Amino acid sequence: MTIADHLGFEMSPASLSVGQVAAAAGVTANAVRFYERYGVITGHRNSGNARRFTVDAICRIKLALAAQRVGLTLKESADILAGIPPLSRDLQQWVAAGEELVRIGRTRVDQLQATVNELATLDFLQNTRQGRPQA
Amino acid sequence: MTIADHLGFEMSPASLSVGQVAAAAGVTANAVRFYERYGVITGHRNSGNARRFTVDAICRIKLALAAQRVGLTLKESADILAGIPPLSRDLQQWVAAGEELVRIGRTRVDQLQATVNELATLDFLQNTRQGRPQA
DNA sequence: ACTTGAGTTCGCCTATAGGCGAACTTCTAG
DNA sequence: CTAGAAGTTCGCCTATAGGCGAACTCAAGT
Repeated sequence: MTIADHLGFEMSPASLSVGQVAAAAGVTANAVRFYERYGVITGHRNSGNARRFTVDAICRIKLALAAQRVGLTLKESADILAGIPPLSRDLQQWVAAGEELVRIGRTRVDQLQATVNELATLDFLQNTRQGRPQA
Repeated sequence: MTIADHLGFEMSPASLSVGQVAAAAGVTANAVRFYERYGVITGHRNSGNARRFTVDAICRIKLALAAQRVGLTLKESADILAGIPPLSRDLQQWVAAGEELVRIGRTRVDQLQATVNELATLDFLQNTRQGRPQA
């Protein structure tokens, strides 16, 4: 089973425009170009210099958006995505990336929880003593 | 009991310099001026145009830093702090602000947890179907 | 032929949270 | 008096994540 099958694609001939990718990923065309500049997605150009992407790009953007929600930057997402082969026939790599995201997310939750627990002591208001003031 | 007593201050005559506040709050003098511009703290000027703060400022900065750790912006901190009277004799207001922070933190934890749970389904990779591609 | 829509690049603008250097003033000490 | 430490304002720089308009190309439809 390919990732495309899994996602319900009728394998498109690797030629989605910026606008199509944008609409499918739920972002603006502007953002799509931005993502390309930052290496979240890669594409090629047609004869008229217009960007062309594969459905792969949509998945990558969605993964990056998901990553953003657990606090990753686009750069970090780009790094994770760099390890996933283009339009992989191997759904496992995408699932693995998703699971890494979940792991990271859980870690962030734990960290935030720890921070809150620490704050709950209100200690951050303490130890505010300092030297003699002056006129 | 005043907040100053609680925090162990020998009530200083309301005249800490930028540098003193910075050192006490664990930030740079630069940051202190920044916080003043953004209304996190307020101060007055001495005869030489130098900023003078009360110990109050240190508490406010510490609270803002704590707030940052649970995801609040400086503006949001400034808003919370705006509700606390200067060098209040009422420790309760500071404790209450701290508790509000903890509540907000817990909410953020819950939200993040929910996001992670949602991501765990890997659904964010689904529904990537879109219209017919073109050359 | 003309218009329209979608694409392109370029570069400036936003907000957030400061860092940093320049140039200048003020204060304090020796 | 003079040096140094610390203060001041101003403005540019950083990173992150884009928004937006200008000016232009390109392909398609009527």
